[in-house]
Parts: sequence; structure tokens; C-alpha cells
Amino acid sequence: MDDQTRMLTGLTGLAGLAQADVGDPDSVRKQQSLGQPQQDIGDILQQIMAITDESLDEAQARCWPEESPAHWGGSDDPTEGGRAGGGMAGGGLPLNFQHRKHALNCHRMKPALFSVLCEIKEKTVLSIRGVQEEDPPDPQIMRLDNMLLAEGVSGPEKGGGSAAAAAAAAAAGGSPTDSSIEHSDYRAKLAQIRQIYHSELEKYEQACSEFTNHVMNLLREQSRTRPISPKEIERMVAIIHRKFSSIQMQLKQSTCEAVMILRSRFLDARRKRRNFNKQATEVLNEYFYSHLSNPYPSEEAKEELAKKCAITVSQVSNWFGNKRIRYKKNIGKFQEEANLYAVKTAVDAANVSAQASQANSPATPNSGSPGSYSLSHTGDAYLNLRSLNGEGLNIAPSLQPQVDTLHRATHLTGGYEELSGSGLYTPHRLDANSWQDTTTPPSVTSPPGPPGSVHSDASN
DNA sequence: CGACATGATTTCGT
DNA sequence: ACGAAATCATGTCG
Repeated sequence: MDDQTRMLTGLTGLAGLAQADVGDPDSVRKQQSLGQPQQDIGDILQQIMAITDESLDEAQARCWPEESPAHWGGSDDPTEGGRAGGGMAGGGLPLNFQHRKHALNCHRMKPALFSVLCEIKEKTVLSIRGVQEEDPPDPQIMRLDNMLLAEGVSGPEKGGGSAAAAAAAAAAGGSPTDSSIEHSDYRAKLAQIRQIYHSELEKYEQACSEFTNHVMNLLREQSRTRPISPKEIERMVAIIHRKFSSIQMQLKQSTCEAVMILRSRFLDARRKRRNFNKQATEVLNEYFYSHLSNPYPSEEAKEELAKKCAITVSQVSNWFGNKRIRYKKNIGKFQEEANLYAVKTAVDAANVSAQASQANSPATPNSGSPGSYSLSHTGDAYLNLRSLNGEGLNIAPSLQPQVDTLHRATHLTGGYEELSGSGLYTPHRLDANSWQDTTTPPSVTSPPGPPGSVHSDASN
């Protein structure tokens, strides 16, 4: 986690901000000298300035230091600009300076002078600046925002949902599945990033408002002694905000990066394959081979299997996708497995039906109703095996699977060598599995077996 | 270490 | 959206 924290720190370059674009009284004077057009006004101003200039300097020198907070950074203080007389004695200045300053501030010409100056400034300085305004919502920052939102870093606190999901995942797997452990680990790290992000953001926001306030106070204060229009203050605030938002973007960028790294380290470990446990593959294989005629579990069936195997539905889908394609590609290879599970299901079916017939009256051994099979797969197993047997014979359903299994097991021992060489798939055996036959239309996927043979899955 | 097994992802068609 | 097929990438075994 060190790298992430490191990434997020180092953004606190606020010191540089203070000296960036903040009001510089000097610039006003510089710009003023550029304003040639207003010759007449300029003359008047010149005269007025000539009268007051010296006194103002001295008055300012006396007046400002005790009013401006020092903590925003000594030499960068905007008030310093333009002051000629450097060294100020610590001792007090004569009282008549105060009086002169007061007199100047109350001069009846002052408001008029300032308004004129402000006007000039509007026309020169501010109009130059005005061109680069109007930044639309930066697409990049929007992208970052979206990503942070998607990752759950920004946005509303979402402890409940994911926590519940994790709990469910942990509960689903009887054993503490390490996937859920990894997941919770991931979430913990994400929460850490999230927390850092928010605290940094808050810090910046606070700093921003503090700084803005400070500058505004400063400018308001200065507006008593130099012409500052409200618009100018507004502009200054906008500049400050832009500056801070660019820092925020850095923060967001860093956070995104951190999340990406985290993702690649944890969630993308989904690519880090982990074999399913034995019981899970057993369940899946059982379903697959017992539904060999149509190995496409419905959504409900997938959910059921997922729950049984403590995996996700999409994992079930993946498994069946892989299984189908691999089975189809090399039936011979899977024949042994198929037989194994056929025997398994047959035995299960036999057990179940035996129990059922024992419990019930021996008169009707499940003659025609597949709904009596409590196991989900037996119905289709019966179906498959019957079709594999060639014709639907009149054997009692409870015995059929066993018979067929034996039948097949004995016949298949040397049956599929030639399959790998040529593409001949001994069609008479596989006619029920039309899902794997790309040449035949998929309309005959499920032969007219006993009604409801593919259902009754949910009962389990 | 290499071959194979296997879960996940991607691409493409429907 | 689902599935087939190809492919990727890792786990496992000899």
C-alpha cells in the first residue's frame, strides 16, 4: 500500500500556488502605462497621482503590515508590490501620518478616481484575461470523475451492498473460499484509497476556500487604497479555483492510477485461474452428462448449479461453454468420463426409484410419470440412454438406466478409435446429441421424450 | 520444464 | 444476450 499513499501525497504543492496568479498591484500600474488611448483622463490621473503618490506610499507603508495576515507566505505577499521605501522602523510613525492617510481616504475625489481607474482596468487588464475564460467541463476530468464513480471511490458511501455481497459469497462457499478473501482484501484496499482520496479532497477544498477568503479579504482591504473592482475580485477567485481544480485533477488522476494498479493486482487475478473443487466439477459433470442431449442449463438451472458449486452463474456458463466445445471436439476423450457419470446417475436413479418403490406400493414402479424423479438429472439420463439404446423399449424406467449403462459400457470399450482420424461420429449413437451436430438444424434438440423430463430441476 | 488440463476472455455470428 | 470457436493464461503433473 505504500505506493498508493506515496502517489497521493506530494500533491500538496500549495506553496507554489500562492505566488502564481494572485493579485499583483504592480501589474496594474504596468498595464496602466500601456493604456495610451485615454490621453485626457490619463493627464488628469497623472496630476492626481502626483499629488497623492508620495503620501500614499508612506501611508501604505504604515498601514498595511498590521492588517495583512502573514501566514500565506512572506515575500509573496501581494501587498509588497510597488512599495518603494523598504526598511520600516519598528517604532511608530508620527501621528500625523495617520491623519494624512485618513484625509486621503476621505478625499471627496477618491471614489471618482477609483471608479475611473477601475474602468480603465476593465478595459485593459481584464479584457486581456477574459479571452482565456470559459473552460467547459474538462472532458478529461469528467472521464476521471466517471471512473472514480464507477469504481466506487467517489460517490455515495457504498458499504452496504458490497459488504452484503461479500458476506453472501462467503456464506455460499461452506469453506472460506479464498476468492472471497481476496475480494475483501481488494475492497479493503479500495476503501483505503477511497479514504485517502476523500481526506485529500477535503483538505484541498478547505485550503481553497481558506485561500480564497484570504485573497478576497486582502483585495477588499486593498480596495480602500487602490482601485479594485468587484469583477476583478471575482476573476481572482475564479483563477484560484481553477488552480485548485487542476490540483484536484492531479489527485483524481493519481487515485485512478492507484485503483488501476489495485485492480490489475487483484480483480484481474480473475484471469488467474483456479480450478474448481472436486465437488463442484462433480456436480457440473453430473448435470452435463445427464443432460447430454441438451446441455444448456436454463437460467434457473445455472443459478442452482452455481449455488451448489459455490461459483458464479457466469462461471457456470463458462464451464458449460468450455465443456460443450471440448466434448464436441473430442468425444472419444470424454467417453470414459461420460460412462462414469452415466453409471453414477444410473445408480442414483436406481437408488431413488428403489427407495420410492419401497416406500410406495410395489404395484406402480413409476411407470409413466417422470415427475416422480426427485433428482433433476434422472429424467434426461433416462432419455439419453434410451435413445442411445436405439429404440425406446418397454423396460421399466427404474431399470432402464442401469441396463443402458451396462450396454454402453460394454460396447464402448473399443469403439472410438477411428473418431480422431476421420470425422465420423458414429451417428447412430449420438443422434440424441444434435446440439453438437452443426450440420443438422437445431430444431430437433430434444426428442419427444417423456413430458417434463427436462424440468423438475428446481425441485432439487 | 514441457505437455496437457482448465477456467476466463475475446471474437464473431445469430 | 447467448453461444460457438479460438485463444489466452495459469495450474498441474510427470
